[in-house]
Formats: sequence, structure tokens, C-alpha cells
Amino acid sequence: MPDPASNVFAALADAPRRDILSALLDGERSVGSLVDVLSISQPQVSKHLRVLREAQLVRCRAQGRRRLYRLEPESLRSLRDWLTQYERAMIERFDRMDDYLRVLQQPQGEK
Amino acid sequence: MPDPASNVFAALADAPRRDILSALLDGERSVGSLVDVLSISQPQVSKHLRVLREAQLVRCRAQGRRRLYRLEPESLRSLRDWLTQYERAMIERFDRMDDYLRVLQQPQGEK
DNA sequence: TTTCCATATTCCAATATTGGAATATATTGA
DNA sequence: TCAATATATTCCAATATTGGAATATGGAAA
Repeated sequence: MPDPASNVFAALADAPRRDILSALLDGERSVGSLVDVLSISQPQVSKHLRVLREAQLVRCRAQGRRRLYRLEPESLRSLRDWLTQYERAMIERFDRMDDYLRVLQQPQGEK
Repeated sequence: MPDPASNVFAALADAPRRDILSALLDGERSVGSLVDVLSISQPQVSKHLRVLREAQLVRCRAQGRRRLYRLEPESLRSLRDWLTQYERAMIERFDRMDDYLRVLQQPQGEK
């Protein structure tokens, strides 16, 4: 899965990983602290963190023998950018016509 | 993968499926029209559409023997809502302190 | 009804992902 | 150096996902 967008979505497609991100919402946390908060084994947490790291969704710094993980805003921002184009397209269509007219709309792009 | 959020992210984790969504940006399209635009086989397109349908990312209506697919705004909107909580948390933190202070910040939630 | 066209489904082999258990690495303290 | 702590990695069996080929379904036209 080489392209960055696929990595991000695949990383987010697993509930335990979203739980990890959610636990990082209020700031940096060590791996052990994540193990305590979530009910996942330490090796699993480390594996999930690796996936999140490779998707650039989290960043990690060492402090003594702990690794402190925090959210990486950049990756979430590019996700938002991806979403924005769809929202814009929807809004344009909603602006152009109401629901009733949309039902009557001809399909586009047929050969 | 039973929860809706995981379904949405998993559906988006595949580039061909994002290509399909992108092709639907300017309106409804039949399956055959998608096969022409993207370079994927018809059975593959149908399979991808099924995944997108089950994630509620697209809707389908029949017109004669064709199936016309279009984007489903609701699902994208809930994705945006999920994102928003992270953006809010980031913005709050950025408002509270600049980068230099963030480096000095104590980790939270240690036992 | 028979045939054609558009789409969906099934089967299969290859590949990827998951969780658990065990183990490895690295840092700290005695 | 040795032991303890924190985290990461590896190995394995089970399960899931992918693409291709073949086939099935269902509507439309003759």
C-alpha cells in the first residue's frame, strides 16, 4: 500500500487505532500510559503505534526509556483537504438545485 | 469490521475506490461509464461499488438496466465530524502555547 | 420466448492483517 | 557488570482482502 492517502485511511480503519488517537487528544502520552487507558496488550499497542507512525498520524520522541507519542496535525490536515473537495462539490450541487430537481437530473458522462 | 467508522475508512483505504468517488464528483454515473473512465475491469468496479455502498459512501438507483451511482453526502459529513474534534483539540493547544513551549510540556496521564 | 446488454456474484490463488506468545533492544539504577 | 523497566520486534495460526476468470441475474428488444 504505497501511496500516503491509502496508508492514512488504512491506519484509521481499525477501531483500536482510533482509540489511541482519541487518547492522544489531550496531549502526549507514553506507550505504557496508553496500555493502561485502553485494554490492549503492550505489544499490540506498539504495533498499532507503528502503523500510525508510518501513516504520519503520530509523532514520537524519546524521554529516558519512555517513548512519548503525540498527534501529528499535518496528516489530519491533508485528510481534511481531501474531504474538502467533496464537500465543495456537494455544496455546489445543492446550491444549483433542490432535492426534487436532483431526482430528475440526467446522468452524466455516458458514452 | 462491524462499526460504521471502520467501514468508511476501510472503503477509502483503496486507491481505486477513491478514484471511483472522484469520478462521481461531477454527478451520477453508470457502472459502465466508470469502467470506461477508470482502467479497471467491470467485475472489479462492481465489487468496489459494493464496498462503497456498504460504507454508505455512495447511493445507487436503477434506470432501465443500468445502475446509476452517486455520492452520498451523509457519510462524508460524519467523517468530517470525526475530524473536527481533532482539529479543535489541535487548535486549542496551538492557542495555548507556541512550539517552543510544547517541547517543554510535561507528558500527561502517567500512572 | 429468445437474445442481448449491463451489472453483480462466485470461485480461486495470492497476499495482507490481526492477536497472542515469546523474545529482543535499550535505558536506568545498583 | 547485572537486574529491572519500557518499548519494539518476531513468529505463528487464523482470518480477511484482492484481482482475474467464469458465471449468474435481470431488464430490454426482437
